[in-house]
Amino acid sequence: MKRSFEDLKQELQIKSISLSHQRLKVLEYLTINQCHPTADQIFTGLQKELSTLSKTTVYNTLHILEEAGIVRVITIEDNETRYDIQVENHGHFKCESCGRIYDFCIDMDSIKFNDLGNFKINHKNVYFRGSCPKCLSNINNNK
Amino acid sequence: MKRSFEDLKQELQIKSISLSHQRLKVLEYLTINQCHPTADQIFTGLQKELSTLSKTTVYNTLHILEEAGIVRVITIEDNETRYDIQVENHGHFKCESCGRIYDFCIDMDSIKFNDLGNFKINHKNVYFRGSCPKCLSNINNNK
DNA sequence: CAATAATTTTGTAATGATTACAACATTGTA
DNA sequence: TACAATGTTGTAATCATTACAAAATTATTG
Repeated sequence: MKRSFEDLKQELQIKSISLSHQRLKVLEYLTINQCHPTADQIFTGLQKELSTLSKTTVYNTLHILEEAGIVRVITIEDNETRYDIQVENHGHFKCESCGRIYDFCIDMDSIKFNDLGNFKINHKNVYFRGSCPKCLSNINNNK
Repeated sequence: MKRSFEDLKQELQIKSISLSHQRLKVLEYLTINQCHPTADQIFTGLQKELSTLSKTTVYNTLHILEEAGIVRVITIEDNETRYDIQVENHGHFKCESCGRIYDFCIDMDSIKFNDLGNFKINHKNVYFRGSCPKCLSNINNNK
């Protein structure tokens, strides 16, 4: 189920998280820019319309939204923490040459594994690394 | 194939990476402590016998070993970069209450996914989060 | 409509991991 | 022994994130 901005607002109200102006803007940014932005990108992006916004607020809000299960934190590599509106059943692909991150569909239940008999699994994460089509064709063109 | 310390030394020589004292110690530490140590843990652990060791050397060495494909960098969460002697076909499980990281066997080829038709996949990573048996039994005991 | 309490936001300063860099030490080679 | 190449070290810089306290906003109560 893909959740709209309105759905998410409602979800926050149910969890009794107050919908302050700043929080709504961060949430809006995340629904529009589903490109795994960093905290800094969110901050910079919102500063245009919210000139008084502080970075601390962005971090606070992201933590609250994470706690509420509305955003997912992805830390692929390079200590660049990225934030993603929570969507089920998808993996991340990071292109090693351009750094872009792509979503892809995945069947988490298909993964065969052992050794976790008495473990309680809450989250499954999958990320691949490699080269994206754009970069692959660039390499070929530059030959 | 599980690689011994000797195998790894040979692998470095083949790649013409000189086996300095410090580098060998870092490598040795990683083969003995296969518990995904952080750079800081490696540094602190080696300081006992190598009192002049500098953190920069640890980082330098880890980067060289990573480049050579001998260690794998794992950044599960919390911006804590961890280093692991490269072993094929295993995933990582992070316990959300004690923070410990466990290895588990996984069949990477069993993962069913879409949308990556023209992508070149170099690495597949899987990590799960949840509660480990130790923490689960603690919760029950404290009831 | 105050008055007050509770919550949010903000800016600055602190923290902590990682990197840059230049001086120094070590090694290999001629 | 001399020299070049490589590796190591310590310090300072960088950058993301967090801590914290003051200011602003919102909600609640009489």
